[in-house]
Amino acid sequence: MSENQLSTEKRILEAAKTVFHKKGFDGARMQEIADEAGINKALLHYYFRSKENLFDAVFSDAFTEFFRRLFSLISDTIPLDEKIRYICNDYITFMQQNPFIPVFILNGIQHNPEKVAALLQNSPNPPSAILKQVKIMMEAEGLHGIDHRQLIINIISLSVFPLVAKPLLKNILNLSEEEFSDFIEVRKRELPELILRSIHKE
Amino acid sequence: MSENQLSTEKRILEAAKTVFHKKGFDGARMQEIADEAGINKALLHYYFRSKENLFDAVFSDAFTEFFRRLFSLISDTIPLDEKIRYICNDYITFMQQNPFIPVFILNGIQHNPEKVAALLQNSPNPPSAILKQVKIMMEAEGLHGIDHRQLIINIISLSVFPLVAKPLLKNILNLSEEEFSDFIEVRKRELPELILRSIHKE
DNA sequence: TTTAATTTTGACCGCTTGGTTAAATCGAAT
DNA sequence: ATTCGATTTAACCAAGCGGTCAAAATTAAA
Repeated sequence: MSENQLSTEKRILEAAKTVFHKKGFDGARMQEIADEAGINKALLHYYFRSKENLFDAVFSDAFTEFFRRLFSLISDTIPLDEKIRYICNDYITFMQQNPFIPVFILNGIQHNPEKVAALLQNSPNPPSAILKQVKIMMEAEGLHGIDHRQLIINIISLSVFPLVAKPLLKNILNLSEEEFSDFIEVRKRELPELILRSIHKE
Repeated sequence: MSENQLSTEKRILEAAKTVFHKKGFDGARMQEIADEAGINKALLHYYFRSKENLFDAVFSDAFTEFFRRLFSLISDTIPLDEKIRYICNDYITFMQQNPFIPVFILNGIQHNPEKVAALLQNSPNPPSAILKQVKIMMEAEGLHGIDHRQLIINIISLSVFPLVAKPLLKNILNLSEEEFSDFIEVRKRELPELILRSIHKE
C-alpha cells in the first residue's frame, strides 16, 4: 500500500464519522461519505454492507468514547472532590474537541434505542456498578444531603449542556468564538467549586 | 366547514408538528404528514409551498414558545430567588409536556442558523435586553460572586438537560417511566435551592 | 509469466422523494 | 341553475436515494 495513506477501511470510517456527526443518519448521504473518503460509493458497500451498518460502527465509537471517560473517571479511586474536578475539566475539554458528538449521540438514541441499551450493558463499567460505587463513596464521606443520582446528573448537565447548545448560546450571549472559549474556560474553573458547595453541608 | 374539524391549515400544522418534532427535517416525509393530517399530499404544497416552508412554520412556533416562557419569566419584576424558583418549575413542566421540543430545537439550529438568529433578534424580549436586566438585578442584590451569564446558563443546563437526555438517563439510572417522573419532581424542588445556594455568599 | 484472489470502479436498477399539474369538487353569489 | 373563485384530489414527473453487479485493476501466490 502507499506511503502516508491510511487503510481504506479506516479512511471510510473517518469520512463516515465526519458526515454522520454533522448531519445525522437521515441527513447523511452515502455518496457524500464516499466523496469525503475519496473513493467510489460501491466500495462503501463492499466494506460495510449497508448504510445502517456503517452508521452503527460510527455510533458505537462515539458512544463508547463518550462514556468510557465518564465511567472510568468515576470508578477511579481518587477522593470525591478531586474526581469532580477531573470530570468537569476532562469532559468539557473532550466536547470542545468533538463539538458534534453530544447531539449526535442524543439523536442516535432516538434512532435505535435497543442498540444503545446493549452498548451500555455490555460496557466494561456498566452503569449499575458505577452508581453503586458513587453511592458508597458519598456515604463514606457523610454526604446525605443529596441523592447520588441527582449529583451525577447535575455534574453532567452543567458540563455537557452548554456545549450541546453552543450555537444557541453564542447567539443569545452574543459571543464570538474566542469569547465563547473564554466563557467555557471560566466554567471549567468555577463548576467544580459550585458542585462541591452544593453537596457539602454548611 | 364541518362540525368538529379544525381548519385545514391548522390540521396540517398540527400534523407537521407531530412528525417534525419526532423525526426532524431530514427524517420527516411529506407523505407521512399528509397521512397524519388525513389529507392529500398535494394539499400540503397548496398551503405551504415547500417542505422547507412548512418546517419553518413549525420551527418558529416551537422556538418562540420555548423562549417566550424563559424571557418573560426573567423580565418579570418579582425578586430574583422567586424568579429562579418559577423558571425551574415552569420550564421543567413545559418540557415534560413537550418531550421532543428541546432536541428538535437543537437540531433546527444546525439546520438553519441564520433563521434562528433572526427569530431571536426579532423577539419581543431580545436576549440583549434580558441579559442587561439580570445583570442589574444581581448587582442590586449585591451578588458579585458569579457572572450573570454563567448563572443563566447554569439554570438552563440543570433544568433542560435531564429532559433532553431523558431516554439515556432512564437507561443509565435504570428507571421506569414513573420513577423518572418522580426523579424529575425531586429536581423541581431541589434545583432552586441548589442554585440559590450557589449565588449567595456564605 | 501465469494464475488466483482481493480490491476498486463505472454503469446501472428499482424505489422513494419533494414537487407539479390538470381536472374534479365544493361554496357562495348572482 | 349558472358562474366563479377557492379548495381538494389523483396521476404524474424528474431527481436523488441506497444498493447491486460485472468487469477492470491491483496485489499476492505459483
